[in-house]
Amino acid sequence: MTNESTQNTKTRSQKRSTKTRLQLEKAALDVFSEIGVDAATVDDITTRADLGKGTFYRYFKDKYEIATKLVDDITEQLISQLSSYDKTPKNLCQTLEYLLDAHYRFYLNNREGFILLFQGRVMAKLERESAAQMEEPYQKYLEEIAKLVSPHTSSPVDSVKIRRLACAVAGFVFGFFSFAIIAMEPNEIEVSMESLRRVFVQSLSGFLER
Amino acid sequence: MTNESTQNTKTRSQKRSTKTRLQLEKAALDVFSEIGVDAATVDDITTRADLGKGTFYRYFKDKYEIATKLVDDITEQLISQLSSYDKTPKNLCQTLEYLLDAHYRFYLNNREGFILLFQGRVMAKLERESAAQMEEPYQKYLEEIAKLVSPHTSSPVDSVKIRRLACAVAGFVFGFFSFAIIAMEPNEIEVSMESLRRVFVQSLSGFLER
DNA sequence: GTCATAATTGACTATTTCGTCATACATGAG
DNA sequence: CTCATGTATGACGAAATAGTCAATTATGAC
Repeated sequence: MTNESTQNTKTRSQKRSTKTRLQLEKAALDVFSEIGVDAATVDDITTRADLGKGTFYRYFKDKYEIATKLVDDITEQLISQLSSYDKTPKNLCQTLEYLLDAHYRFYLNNREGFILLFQGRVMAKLERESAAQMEEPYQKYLEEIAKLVSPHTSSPVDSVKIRRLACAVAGFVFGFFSFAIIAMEPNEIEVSMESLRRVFVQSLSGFLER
Repeated sequence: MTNESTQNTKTRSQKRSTKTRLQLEKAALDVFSEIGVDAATVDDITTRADLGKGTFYRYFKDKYEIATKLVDDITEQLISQLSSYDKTPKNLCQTLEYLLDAHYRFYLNNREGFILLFQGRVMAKLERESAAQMEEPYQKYLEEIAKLVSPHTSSPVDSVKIRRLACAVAGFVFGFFSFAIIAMEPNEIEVSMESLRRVFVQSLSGFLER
């Protein structure tokens, strides 16, 4: 009889299995963020994870399946970073500042994830595809930004402006960091982000309330 | 005797050769911008160019050589777009506005190139590598931005601030467009860029003169 | 301990992509 | 036209990568 009363006591097999899966995901994240999803091979991943190749295929169909899983998870993390904050912001500026700050913290805590998201977004069928076909997690990410900001605009929500804001914020943050990690020292990034954030927030706020 | 007096009259062979090379470069740019450099195969390129596979290797060592050539050329174009403008800007705001405008025009005229640059930059050995090892064309690009702006700051040039500005501009522009081409219709991009540019310029100007 | 079941392995085959080269075609000078 | 030289081709063997599976090891119920 499989355990029913023993609430969350996992068998050793289950634990082993979970551990292996996590090992693979961690290794894949490292490899993907270092050389990119397309350049990475399954061998790269299993070698990094110190596991046999067959094990990989026990858990994932191919490298794109694990990449998708990672992107979904990481986006989820970013979104929850956005929605979980203690004090309710009082006004638009505070909201925007929080928004950028949340990205910054996410970047600090999860650099590999950040890079993977960034890669993935660019890779997503660019061009011609309509926004509707856009990959789901990014869609949700944009929606989350909209949700955060909309309560603080004075006039009734202007959906077009909100979309533009989301683009500007996401673009600025991703763009800034992607350049910053190439051109700046880690400590310099923090200071630069600090001062630019304030400036950027003010202009965005002006843009929304105009 | 090869032609000496006949200034730029190329032989038919030379013309054919040049045409082939251009065909390959055009095809490679299309393929790279669509599926990325890493995912692209030499067959993808030659098929797109409607040429035999052997022909590719007659002109390029491998796909990375042609990719590098393309990135260099396109960066050159972007830089010349930045430095070639008729009227000298009167002040910092005008300079910044011009800067963003130049990017916008470049993006409009050369979308595939824009995407390739963007991809390439991200792909460049991120992490740990020092800025000195950063790929040359991007280095030059950042320098060009600095050169444009520095004459218009009131106080003697603050090199750190200039670097931050360059990061912010490049980040904003690349980030904005990369998001915009996913989430917006082409005509919407223009309007959004228009209104955001003014706002962004003002805040950057404030950042520099503070 | 025994045994059935689950997890792992890496050698193996299949598939994809690379890069070459003998052959064919185009050019242009004589 | 003829021939030497430059250009283009795609079939082919080499190399890299994908994906499978029989054998091996770990787990856990008894």
